[in-house]
Amino acid sequence: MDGTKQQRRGNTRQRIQDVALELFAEQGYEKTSLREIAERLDVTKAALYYHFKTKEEILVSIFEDLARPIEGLIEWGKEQPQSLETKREIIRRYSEALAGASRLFRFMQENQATVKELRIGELFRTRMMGLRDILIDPKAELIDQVRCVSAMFTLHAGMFALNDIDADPEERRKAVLEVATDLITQAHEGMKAS
Amino acid sequence: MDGTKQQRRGNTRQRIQDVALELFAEQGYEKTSLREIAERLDVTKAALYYHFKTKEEILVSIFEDLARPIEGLIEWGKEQPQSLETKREIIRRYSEALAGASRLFRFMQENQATVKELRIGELFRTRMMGLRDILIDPKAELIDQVRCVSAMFTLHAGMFALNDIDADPEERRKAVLEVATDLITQAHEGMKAS
Amino acid sequence: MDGTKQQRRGNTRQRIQDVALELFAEQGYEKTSLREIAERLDVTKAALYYHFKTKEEILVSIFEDLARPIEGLIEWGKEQPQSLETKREIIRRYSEALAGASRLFRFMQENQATVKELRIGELFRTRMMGLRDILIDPKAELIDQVRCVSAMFTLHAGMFALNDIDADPEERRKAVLEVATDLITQAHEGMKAS
Amino acid sequence: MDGTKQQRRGNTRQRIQDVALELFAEQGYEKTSLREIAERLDVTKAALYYHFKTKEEILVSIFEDLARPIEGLIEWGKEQPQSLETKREIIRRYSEALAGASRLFRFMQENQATVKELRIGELFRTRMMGLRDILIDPKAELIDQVRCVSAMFTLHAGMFALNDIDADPEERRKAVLEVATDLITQAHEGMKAS
DNA sequence: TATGAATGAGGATTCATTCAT
DNA sequence: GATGAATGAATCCTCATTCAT
Repeated sequence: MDGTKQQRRGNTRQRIQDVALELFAEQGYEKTSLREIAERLDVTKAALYYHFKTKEEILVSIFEDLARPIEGLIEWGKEQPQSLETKREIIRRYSEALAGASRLFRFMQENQATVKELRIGELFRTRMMGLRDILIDPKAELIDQVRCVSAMFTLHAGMFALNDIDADPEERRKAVLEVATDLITQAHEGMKAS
Repeated sequence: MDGTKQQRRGNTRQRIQDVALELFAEQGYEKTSLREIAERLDVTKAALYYHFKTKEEILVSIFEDLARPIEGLIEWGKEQPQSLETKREIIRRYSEALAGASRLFRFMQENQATVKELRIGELFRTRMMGLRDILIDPKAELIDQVRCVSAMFTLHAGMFALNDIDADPEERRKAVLEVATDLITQAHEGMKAS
Repeated sequence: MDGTKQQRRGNTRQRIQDVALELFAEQGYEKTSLREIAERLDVTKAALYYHFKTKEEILVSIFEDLARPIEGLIEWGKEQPQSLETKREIIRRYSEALAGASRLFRFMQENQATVKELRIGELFRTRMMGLRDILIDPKAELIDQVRCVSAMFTLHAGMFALNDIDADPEERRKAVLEVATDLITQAHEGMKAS
Repeated sequence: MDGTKQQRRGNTRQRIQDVALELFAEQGYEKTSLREIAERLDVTKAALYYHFKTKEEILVSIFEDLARPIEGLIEWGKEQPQSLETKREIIRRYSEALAGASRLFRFMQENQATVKELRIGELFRTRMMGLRDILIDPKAELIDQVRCVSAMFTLHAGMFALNDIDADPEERRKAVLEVATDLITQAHEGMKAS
């Protein structure tokens, strides 16, 4: 695309990740072959194996790089008091994190069946449960738990399932965030009451 | 498993659909091979091709059979007044419909990337938009639209993303339905106000 | 095409041959499946097996029915004096026979590789050699033998290789016949001279 | 057969073409499976796909390599005056070219039905029409056009249809060439006269 | 840092054929 | 005189992966 072979020396690993994520998000993991990735980069398949041990490892490395902010977010959240303020802040930041790695999360959402069997499935699941445990007490009322999960799903879905609603993406994100915040707030109130 | 060859004559088509859906939902569409389906049924792959023209057709036929109730629901909804009562009734029935074909909808949710490229992608999309148009005026405030979509996603997600929350499935469904109803109600009120 | 199931009762065998030859000639023997033939006739594949033991048998039966006139021609030729007059008459009649079963002969020409392995390969070969032995003495000069074979090939090729030359088919056949006759005549003169 | 794995490194592509052509010519294109080709070469089917994208591509590559001389011949012929001398020279050279790639042309002749549907069908057709347009004016008398086409067919057929005439192959070729030259000559005279 | 050449396993699909009804 | 259901063998082709260079 943008450079001669000389210019791109040294950043092949990165370029592989970029192209791979683009294709994974577009067509799914299984339907994207290493041949395709290699062709787009104008290298051979074998070159991919110089940089990554397996196809799955490409995906894992992408996940590890892009999901790091969320890990940080959870770490941070765990140390805060479980106040409503904290929770609101968490999902605010989570929403931003999602927006910052939207291709990855779109991929995760659309390829759940695949991801489940892969190593990142476990990684992701763990993170999600970490998040949930910050947002809601596991002993809270069932309905409040549902509200929390619903909030999280709303954030996820908000990134791509709403493409047909025409609105400025940033505005849309704000609206999504507001709905999620409402849900979290209700869940929080519910807990206190009980 | 349960029958001799004689006994199962005449319902092979049905049995293929059953086993296929089970495997599709369990492992994903791409990862499920026709060999696998055939083996489970103790027939040859060629037998599958006697009943269905392609692998995709198996899936389509399953979808057409199981998603019919939803089609009816939408049809019905379109003829009702757009009152809050109608909307509540719609999502109540929708929730039931989902529960009645949960394996299919779990499959749809977890294999979005795959489904997108397949014929059922379009079919499903159309139905969803039909539903949405009953629940919310396309000219409503952005946030109310988000609430509606959020409600729908909550219903979907409620079926399988909540497996780790231990609760009686039917109770869980009720809780999910309540949250969704709340969202719809808020959206409805929002519309009236504006 | 032309009839209800009732009307076509009793002539299915014939209809199979017709459709089969049409498809064989159009797409080749290997590329034509029994499914295709059955579909065009609106019967099942199994019905074909009621009338013919194998796919090859369909072809053989067609050949036997349509190539009969040529067999007669050869029989007749063998009993005539080997005069130029006889030879001319032979190829004149042969040209007519070809025109009368042009689809079959077009098929034979275009599917030589296939036909070679089939039973009709031998049948056809035998007939051709019978014809040749009438037209030329096996001990004649090499060049005269070539002329004879060339004449036969000209007749064959004339039926379909000349489709791009626009001319009335019957006129074309006449022209082809004339060229072939010339060749035979030359060959005959050559023989006498030696 | 003749070499260890080490020895044959680097010329696999070529060897595939050789074996493929041999089998295609012997048994026909459809009846020759890639498995068969691979087995003869003692490589896997996948190895074939490393060198050629499809089965058809193997054939196309063979054609392109072997039919090149004829292309040159046509090019040359187009620039010459349309004299009898030129025409004779053309078919003389054409006869040589055919002899030089006899397996390919035998294949083309015996697999016309197959070839028609393949890409090389068009390629071949174009070449043949190029040749014809050099040999005869499209507005010439019908019979003279037939003579030209007959000459070409005689050359083609002469390569394999005459196997049962026992004679030294080179002598046979000469005889065939002579007959074809006669036909061309007659056609040329005919044109001048009209 | 890469490539060229190859593999082994498996994919979906098609085919001619069979046979009980 | 035909069908419905099924089979076994084969097809082309694709994939992730390996390894010597």
